[in-house]
Amino acid sequence: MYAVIDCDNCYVSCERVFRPDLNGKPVVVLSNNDGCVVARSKEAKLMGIKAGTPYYQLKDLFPGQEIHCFSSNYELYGDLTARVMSIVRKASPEFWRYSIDEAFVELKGMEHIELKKWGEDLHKQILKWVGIPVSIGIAPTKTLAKCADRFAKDYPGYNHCCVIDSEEKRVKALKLFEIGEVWGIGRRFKSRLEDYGVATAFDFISKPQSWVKHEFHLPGERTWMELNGIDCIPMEDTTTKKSICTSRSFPSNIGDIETVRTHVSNFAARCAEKLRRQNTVCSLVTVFVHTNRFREDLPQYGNSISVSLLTPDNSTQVIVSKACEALAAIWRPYFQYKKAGVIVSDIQPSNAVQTNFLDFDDKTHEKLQRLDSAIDRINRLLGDETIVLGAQQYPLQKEPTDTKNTTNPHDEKIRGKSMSFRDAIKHEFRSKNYTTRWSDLLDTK
DNA sequence: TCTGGGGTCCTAGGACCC
DNA sequence: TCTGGGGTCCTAGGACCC
Repeated sequence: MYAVIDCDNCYVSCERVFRPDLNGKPVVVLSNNDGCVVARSKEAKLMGIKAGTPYYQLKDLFPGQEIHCFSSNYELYGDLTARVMSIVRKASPEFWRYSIDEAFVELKGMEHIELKKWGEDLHKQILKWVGIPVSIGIAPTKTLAKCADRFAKDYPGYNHCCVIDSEEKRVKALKLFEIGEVWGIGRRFKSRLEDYGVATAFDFISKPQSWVKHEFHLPGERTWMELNGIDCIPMEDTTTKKSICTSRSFPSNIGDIETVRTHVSNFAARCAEKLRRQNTVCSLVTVFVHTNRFREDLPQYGNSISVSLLTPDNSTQVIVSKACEALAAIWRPYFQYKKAGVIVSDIQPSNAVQTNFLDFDDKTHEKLQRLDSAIDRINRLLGDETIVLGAQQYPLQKEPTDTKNTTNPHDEKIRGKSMSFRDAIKHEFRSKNYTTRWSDLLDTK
């Protein structure tokens, strides 16, 4: 048997840990730049707020209604969910973290335990220790466990934990389950299945396996088997990523290459850090840019390019300079750019690097490694971006109070403050990082 | 004015080999 | 008229997930 454990309305629940006054009220969390709704409380869902609604439309769509909005605060969500996961990991022998808010566990050697009670106790413990409500679904396959999890969420009668452990329960559950809600059935598959008259998960499992294989290939067939109780999705170790991407939309359009290059340098630096954190190197660096697709009145352009490294690397300096080269190659002037990103791929463990003798300089390489690890240590200790490359620095911003009596422009520059990458995107309603930043913890409010 | 970010897997088709 | 057969590897694009 497997259990899936996932946090209810994860980001909203994290915000409510420090704002208990918002329990029972409509709360949403916004994407980067306060762009659109990415998480909704139960009350917000009941009001009819759809996921993905642009923030600026909320006032018009729900006039006069009180909606509590938060900018996304991934530092907070990362920390709180890590606490949830560490409890789940200890509660069961085999653990697979599937996403920020979700984990599978294999209930091996727990046949003698009453699983329903195990789940209910786990929910209680997590709520008490961390303050985040979770739902738990238990079944013989992961796809069925996801179905059970949905029932646990939707019907309070299950007391946060639903178990499918008999043929009768399986059939009953699948007859009630819309096909589009099944894990592994997305928009496209759903609409094609509906064309064939398949409306529920039960309709789907009633179709012949060969037909499913023919129409929906391997992924569809796997889902069909899982719903039929045949376990075929492995517990995977997803701790080492095969590709790493850092990308952002900009708060406004950008027309000059210098500003985009500063952003791209920050994306690249973030990718290099993530590579080092998982002890890997990459040998392909991809950069993409595009204009604002919603502005049909403006000329559109988008492109991407990949640059290979002769010797796989994770040095910030190397990745940043490659990314800047790539950007220069796809940059076209006179466009208004809205988004860019860096992807590193062809990832392998850093201890297995094949060096290229044409390219490789032992001494420089070792120096860069030592520099990076020193910077990583400092940034981990004193906060992200305590030390960055010059290429990552945004133009200095004058501090109004400092400039009053200044006559020397050079002085102004020294006193000016450079914006950080963290602040380069809009986040008007961001909560504090009480669990990860001393300065926020000491905030008296 | 304002519209997110980060992943995985699978398949078809092209390039190349003998 | 009529243009082989079989294999591997790589990549882009499409589907899915959160």
